[in-house]
Amino acid sequence: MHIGEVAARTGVSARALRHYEDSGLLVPERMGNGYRVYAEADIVRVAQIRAMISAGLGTAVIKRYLDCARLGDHGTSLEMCPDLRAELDSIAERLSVKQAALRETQRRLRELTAAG
Amino acid sequence: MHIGEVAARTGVSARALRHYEDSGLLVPERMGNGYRVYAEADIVRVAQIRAMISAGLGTAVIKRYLDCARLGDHGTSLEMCPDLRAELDSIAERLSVKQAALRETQRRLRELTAAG
DNA sequence: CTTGACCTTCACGCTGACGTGAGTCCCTAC
DNA sequence: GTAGGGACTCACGTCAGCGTGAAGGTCAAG
Repeated sequence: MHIGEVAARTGVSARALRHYEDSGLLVPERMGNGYRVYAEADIVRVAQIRAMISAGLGTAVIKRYLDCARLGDHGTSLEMCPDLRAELDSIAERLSVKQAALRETQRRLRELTAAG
Repeated sequence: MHIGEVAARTGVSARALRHYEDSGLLVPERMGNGYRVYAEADIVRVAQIRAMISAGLGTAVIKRYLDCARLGDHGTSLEMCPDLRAELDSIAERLSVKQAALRETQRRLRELTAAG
C-alpha cells in the first residue's frame, strides 16, 4: 500500500512516516516511479514505533531495538540486547525520578492552597 | 553572591541561571556595575527550579508555580493555583502513560531475549 | 487532454533549555 | 600598567520530531 493509506490506517502523518524512514526505522520498498510501498507488517511496526516514541525513546534507541527484534526473528544472536535493556532500564528510572519530582511539586502546591 | 558562586554551589551553569532570569524565574539584584547579586534564598529557589525542570515542567508553568508560592507567602489569594494543579495533574498523567509504555517495551524486549 | 488527488524531494520553521563564542567591561594583583 | 579571571550582553547553534510550504512527477477519471 502507499504512504497515504498507511497514514490513514495508523493515524501517523505521511511526513512522520518519511521521517521514520530517514531515521532508519522503516524501510519500505519502492515502485518504479519512486513511490513508497508498505507491507501489512509495517502497520504493526509503525504502532510499535509510536508506542516507543510516546514512551520517550529516541529514534536511535528505537532503531537498535528494532534491529534487535529483527535479529530475534531470524533466530540469530542477540548480543546487543543486554546493552539496550540497560538503557531502557535507565530511561525508566529517569521517568520514575521525574514522576516523583512532579508528585513532590504537586504536594507542595497542595500545601500552599490548603494554607491560603 | 555572584553568579559564579551560585553556579558552583548549585551545579547549574551560569548560562542556565541567566536563562532562568530571562524566563522570569529568578530576579537577582544588580550592583552598580551590572553584576547580578544573588541571595542565599536563591540557592533553594534554584534547587526547586531544577527539580521542576527535571520533572518535565516548562519555565512558563514553573513561573506560575513560583508566583503562586510567592502569593502564598504574602497570605494573599491563590486564585490561579487550581488551574496550575490541574495542569500538574495532566503532566503527571502523561508521565504515567510514558512509564507504562516504557515498561511494555521492556517486557517485549525481555521476551525477545528470553526466546533468543 | 486536463483536472485533481496522491506521490516525490528539498529545505526552512518551530519549541525548549540551554551551549558557545564574540566582543567588551570590571576588579584584583603583581 | 598589564595580565588574568570573572561578569556582561548579544545572538547564533544544537537536538528531536516532526509541520509546512514549494516545485514538480504520476496516475485514474471525465
